[in-house]
Amino acid sequence: MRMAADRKLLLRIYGTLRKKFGFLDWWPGDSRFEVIVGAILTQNTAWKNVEKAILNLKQAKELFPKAMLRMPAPVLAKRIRPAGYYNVKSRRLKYFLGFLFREYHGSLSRMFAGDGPILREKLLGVNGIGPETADSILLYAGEKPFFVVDAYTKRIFSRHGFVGESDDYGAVQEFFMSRLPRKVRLFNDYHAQIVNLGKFFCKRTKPLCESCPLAFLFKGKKLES
DNA sequence: CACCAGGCAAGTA
DNA sequence: TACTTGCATGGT
Repeated sequence: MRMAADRKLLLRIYGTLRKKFGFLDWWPGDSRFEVIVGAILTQNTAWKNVEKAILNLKQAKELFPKAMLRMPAPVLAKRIRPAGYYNVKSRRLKYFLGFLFREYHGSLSRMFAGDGPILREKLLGVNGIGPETADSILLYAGEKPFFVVDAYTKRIFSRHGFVGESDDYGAVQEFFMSRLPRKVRLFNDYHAQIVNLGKFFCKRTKPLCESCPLAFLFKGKKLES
């Protein structure tokens, strides 16, 4: 069975990254709400810019569901300007807040109280929340075991031959979730390690990196499938 | 100057 | 269903 071997290899990869970079302790944030706001703001955007946007909201004492619900969208857009796509993201935050108050009276505790898979479907129904944002919210704000797949995950693991180039989000997520123990702690840090690895060693335009910590995967094996 | 960053929705064929 | 395009700031 391929499954068991893959499982061991995936854990070995994680161990390698963990040893090299240490436990990364994602997601930075003082509250679950802050994590959710960050998840939406970081869509196709450098985290550094998201931090500035969140700081603006904090300094204005507006980083709370009620405050952001009643804030006019253009004002919210002005606050989050450094995060880019500010008009789109302002609307997306508003859509989420509308959902939160409509379904859960504005309470994140109620939102996260129920079943994970059901909540995931509901989140995907909110305009502006796609699979990666939904899983980030579930995992990093709700501590529910959903593996987060991002552009680095696809790039790195397809280049190393684990998944197909054209596999969609669900296929890649299934690859990890069907092979790894479903532990929040593990999923949390595994995704963080992948993003960290990508930032240093796996840029889009460069094919494969010599100094990649995962180079051991090709020892005694051929490149190309 | 070009390219990239912790995506997603809407439009087109 | 499978591409394409708009969204936008800030760092390298």
